[in-house]
Amino acid sequence: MEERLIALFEEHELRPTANRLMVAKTLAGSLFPLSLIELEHRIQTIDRSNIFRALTLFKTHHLVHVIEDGSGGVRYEMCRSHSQTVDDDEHAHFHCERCGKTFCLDYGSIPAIPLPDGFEATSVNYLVKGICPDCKRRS
Amino acid sequence: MEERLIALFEEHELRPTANRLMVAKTLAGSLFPLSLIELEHRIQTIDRSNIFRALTLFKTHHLVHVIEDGSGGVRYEMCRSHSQTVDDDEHAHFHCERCGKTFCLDYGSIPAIPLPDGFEATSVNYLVKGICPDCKRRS
DNA sequence: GTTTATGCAAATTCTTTGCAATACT
DNA sequence: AGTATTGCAAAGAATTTGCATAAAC
Repeated sequence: MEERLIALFEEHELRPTANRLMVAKTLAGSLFPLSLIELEHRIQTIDRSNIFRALTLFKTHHLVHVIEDGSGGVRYEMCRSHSQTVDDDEHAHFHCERCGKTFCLDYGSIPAIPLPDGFEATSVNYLVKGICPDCKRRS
Repeated sequence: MEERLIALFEEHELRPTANRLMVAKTLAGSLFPLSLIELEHRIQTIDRSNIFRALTLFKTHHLVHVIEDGSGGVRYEMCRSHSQTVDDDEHAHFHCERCGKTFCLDYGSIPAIPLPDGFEATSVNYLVKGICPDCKRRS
């Protein structure tokens, strides 16, 4: 994992500092996108502002992309493609309105919709909100 | 407009107070979804907390729905259908990363994607991020 | 030695709640 | 009278910045 990340950093022209690698590793190791605060909890050794700055950097270098969790917050997720200019690998997400968890819906890519003339897309968010199986069972 | 809104309120079992009507009218009159702060600017006479409470109420009564603007904030938009249980009229939006404007993409409804077993959807957000025609021209 | 990254603290931004006063039924 | 609504003020939550120190090149 470590070497792969370092290669990824070089590919995107970022310095692979220990902190950045830690943030990237945590993000890459998660099954669902994480918020800044969740990252802070998982990485007790790095300051919030620094995680934030790493994420901002990753974002501009298209190493991570941002998804909305449906409640005004943002979550971060490693990009799967290696593009340096756009986030072209996005998939849909499901946000449970009861427990707040966010799931990846990995079943193919997001269906495209036609854009009016002049609009230029760099990324797409597709978020379904509702109730997840666990919460439904419990209710 | 006023009468139509009052009828809408009755349909959704909300009391048509002056403030609520004002909030609804402002939302209905906008060409794009508004954030709480934008609403506050447009309605100088009503307190922020009150606009917020009206929106919260509207949300639970499916009179408005929430969309993400791609930067961690939320925007509110009048529902077009008259359902009292779900937001079934959603359309896609475009958020310009340069000027921050959010546009409605009115060209048909959002393509559905299949959900895994057990997931139950109540609403869908489809947000395209990128550069709008105005900003592209200027650059 | 100059540039880049980091940690801490604090500022900012935006959302949400408590509570007393007011309006409605 | 009793319930629902409102405005003000303040609490909360989360993001973002300033700045001094430390590390990397």
